[in-house]
Amino acid sequence: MSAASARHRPAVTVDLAVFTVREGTFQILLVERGKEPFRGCWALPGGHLDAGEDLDAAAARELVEETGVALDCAHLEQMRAYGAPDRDPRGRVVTVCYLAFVPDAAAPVAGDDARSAAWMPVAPILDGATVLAFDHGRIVADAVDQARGKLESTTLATRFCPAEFTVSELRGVYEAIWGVPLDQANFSRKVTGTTGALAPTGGQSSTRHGGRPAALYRRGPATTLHPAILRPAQER
Amino acid sequence: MSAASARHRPAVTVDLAVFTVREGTFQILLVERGKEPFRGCWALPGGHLDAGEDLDAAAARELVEETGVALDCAHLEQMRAYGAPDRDPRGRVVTVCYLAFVPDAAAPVAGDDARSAAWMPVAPILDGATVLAFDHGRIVADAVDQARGKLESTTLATRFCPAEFTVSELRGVYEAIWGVPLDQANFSRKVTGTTGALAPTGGQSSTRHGGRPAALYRRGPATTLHPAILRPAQER
DNA sequence: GCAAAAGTGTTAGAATTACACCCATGC
DNA sequence: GCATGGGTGTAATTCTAACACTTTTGC
Repeated sequence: MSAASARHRPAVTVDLAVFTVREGTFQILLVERGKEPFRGCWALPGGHLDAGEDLDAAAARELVEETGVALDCAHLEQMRAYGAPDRDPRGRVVTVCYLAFVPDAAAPVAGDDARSAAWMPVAPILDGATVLAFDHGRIVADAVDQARGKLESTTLATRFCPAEFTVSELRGVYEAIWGVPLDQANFSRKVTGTTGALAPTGGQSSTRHGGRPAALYRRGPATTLHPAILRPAQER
Repeated sequence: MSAASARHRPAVTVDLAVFTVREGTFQILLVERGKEPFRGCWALPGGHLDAGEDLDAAAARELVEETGVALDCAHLEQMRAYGAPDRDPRGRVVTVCYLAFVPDAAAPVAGDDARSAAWMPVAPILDGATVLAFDHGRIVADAVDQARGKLESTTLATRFCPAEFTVSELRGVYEAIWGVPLDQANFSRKVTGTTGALAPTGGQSSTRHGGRPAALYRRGPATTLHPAILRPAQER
């Protein structure tokens, strides 16, 4: 690890895969590129590392800039770095990609350089119907994979819910992200039975078109889920 | 994601956390630094990214240089990037850290810049008895954590074994890495019962000081373990 | 009342755990 | 023979999955 020799210096950027669940579908925040290359294409939000700024800090800054969500409502973690030499036609760029989970409330804001931003369902990106700029299609596929896996063993699905939510809303998050139906009764028992996962508020949900009102919960202190919720059958 | 503007260019390095199991203990490959800063301290092997080289390729190159193992015997995967602004006193360095699992056979080779290399048990690093250069102590802790978790749901433990091995040898790998004893009978049934995990060679192990000879196996095609082998009790 | 959604009961099957016991070898 | 380690048997317990049933609401 010899260090600051200037012989080869890629640019370093931080990109964000910001996910939410809206209208029952798993969606990701994308920005429309305002300049070449890939002008007019959709891409992941991101930007350069500032001098003296930690990677995590840069990701947090970008997240707030792009979504306006408060950091304590969201989950942010590093996923992995991408550094293929030809991934950016302008030159060598190594990007460190972060995964963010935010509640539906987050409104995307147009970037400072006049790009537009929008929530887009992940499905057409995964199946190739929507093509993203750079290697971002591949990055999104990796990020979706990682996000799906995280739901099994962590309580991070609650990050997609508002401050108070019902067990059914939480189950809806799992179903949207995994794309499979889950048994309501078993799901409910599992999440309410895991100590520290959910904290009952005592309140009841207002029922819309009939049906028994559901109990309301907040996120609990636990971050891991024991035992895990395994998604049925299909491979990783 | 505006790219090749030269405004702030950290150096990018690739570091390796190369693990093996030797003499019943979980060990990591370290190099002794030959120059300042941290001269004489132990550090992770690694180096700069070459021009036009992918991150994965750089990691693979370093692995072969440092251990001499053939790539197809080893497992190599990216772990995460570290980029705290003060992590290297010489200037801004972002490092992408890789995890490698190699069989005991791998002999560390002294680096080209006259550093010595050695296998060291991870325990004294985790408990703080051995202090590493830079933030490498923290990186090793993260890498050990990740490695321990990987054993639960993947067949990667076989990467620490020679080409042919017994179930007991494989169990020894788990016990060394997790630091807990496992039930021999149940472990054996689980790994031999998972289709595709192990392929019997038909051969038998030579028995050293008595005892029934054990069947020999090779790595099978499967990479994931279903159901997983959960380590007992203690938290992640 | 009736539909809809929440929550509880129940049961068969699978997995996990902790052992007891037999087998094959070196000495 | 006897110690040593490999492999199989088995029973208690827990987890999972599927589905029936009861409760509480809006209309």
